[in-house]
Amino acid sequence: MPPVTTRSKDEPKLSRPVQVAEAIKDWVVEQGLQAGDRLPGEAELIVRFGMAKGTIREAMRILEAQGLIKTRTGPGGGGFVHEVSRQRAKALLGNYFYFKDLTIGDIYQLRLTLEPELAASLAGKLSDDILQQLENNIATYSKPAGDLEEERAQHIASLRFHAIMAEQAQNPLLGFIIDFMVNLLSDLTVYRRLYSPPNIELWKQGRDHQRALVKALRDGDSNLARSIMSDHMEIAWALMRQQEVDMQNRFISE
Amino acid sequence: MPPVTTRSKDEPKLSRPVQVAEAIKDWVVEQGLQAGDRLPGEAELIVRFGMAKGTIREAMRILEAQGLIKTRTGPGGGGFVHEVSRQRAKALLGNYFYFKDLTIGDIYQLRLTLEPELAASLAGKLSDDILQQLENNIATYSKPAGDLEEERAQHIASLRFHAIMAEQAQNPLLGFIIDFMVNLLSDLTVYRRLYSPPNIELWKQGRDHQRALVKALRDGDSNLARSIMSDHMEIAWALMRQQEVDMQNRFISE
DNA sequence: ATCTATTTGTACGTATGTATT
DNA sequence: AAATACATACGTACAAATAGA
Repeated sequence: MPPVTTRSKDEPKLSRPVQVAEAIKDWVVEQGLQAGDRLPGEAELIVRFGMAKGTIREAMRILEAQGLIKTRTGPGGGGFVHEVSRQRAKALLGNYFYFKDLTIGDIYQLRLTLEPELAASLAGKLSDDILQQLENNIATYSKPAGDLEEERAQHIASLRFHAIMAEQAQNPLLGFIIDFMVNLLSDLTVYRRLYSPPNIELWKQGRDHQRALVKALRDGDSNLARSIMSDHMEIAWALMRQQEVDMQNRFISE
Repeated sequence: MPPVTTRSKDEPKLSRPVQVAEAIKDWVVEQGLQAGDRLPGEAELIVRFGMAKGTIREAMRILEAQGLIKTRTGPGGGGFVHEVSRQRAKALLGNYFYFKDLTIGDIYQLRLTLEPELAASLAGKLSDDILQQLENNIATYSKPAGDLEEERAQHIASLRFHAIMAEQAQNPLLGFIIDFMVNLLSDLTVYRRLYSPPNIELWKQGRDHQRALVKALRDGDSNLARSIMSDHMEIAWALMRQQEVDMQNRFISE
């Protein structure tokens, strides 16, 4: 449970609700409240801070938007400390990169080193259930797709393979980042329609990599897992680059 | 400018303000509004959505908490689309990891591969100004510290070296993650008081690495930069591990 | 420098919705 | 089924900030 450097420096002046939200956050940390613990109700907060109902409510919304609390109505209801969900964290971080125009290359620069690292660290550590999930996932794209819609679905599914692995990471940081990159790629490739494998041989090679990878993971062969994933990433990147070129040619020819 | 998959699935029922916030977000994307553009005032939103003032305000606060808008009072004031700042993104992501208890090892597993990658990609790309900043930074810890407080300051400064580099990354994703990890380490090491170099030789070696690194960056020697940074990370990690052990011994002996 | 218009910010009272007992 | 406890939503009134005349 490391502390957080959330509070920044001397930005102009914070609005009341923001101040209250920060105060509540501090209070929670100070009290050592854990996820699930209830915090004071509106009425009490109103007197504690001497603020109007609306102000308190806005403060609660801020904390809620950050994923730090949930609120429930009814008796015994109120605000509850909540562990920020991975989904929420990914969405919030996605907002940051929305303005950044990332390229596929940027993402693969990281995937190229991080995914093999993850694969190596998971060798021999996955339950049969998870290994089965990975195999079931591969099964959904064992045959080349018939139409565009199916290609899109298969592309998303093949990315999902990596998300499943990411969720199993012992290292939360590594797991989160890979998971997040999978999301970025899903968005980017669907948005830019980069999901038609332009080279069926490469596509097959990628699928076979995943099969071999599951075997290496099951066998606990860490080095093999790393090396397969490394090859797999090279293939995946090569596929993406070809697709980008393809799309560009399509634009030019029209 | 990639799209965002912020909207999740069918979570129970969203409160009105959240719905309104989402609607406004969609509207902004739909209208193609850019950072700095003004969005409709409270009054107009009230009629547009047929909601009460308070509800609209809570929606605005949600967007503000996510770093997507800023609001100003006065004539011509209102809500303005705002590029999510890196600072804000780091804070929001920090909230996620607050509940995760990361280890120093988790962070170094990533630094070990990502920092060399960054170093290599920056070789020959930095302005004289930035190179100077890096050297000035090193100068602040050119001599071993006298007291604990100075050790703490030096430790933070030597981390700042990496933040400066991260800010220069061409790859926004790589830059952000390294920057974020530097923050995590600052928090963790200060919180756990892991800033006293237990081994003066290793400490000196680390400092010399940084000096050599700046030279390699200036000379545009990408491979050398990568390899120096790689060594530097190994040293840094070794230092941290020794300090963790030190702290543990201190606990045991007391 | 002062006033004025505009727009957000704060306060409060009341009514409605919702879940627990 | 009814009473209770709590959040949710609404509407109005007024305060504060800021740009422009």
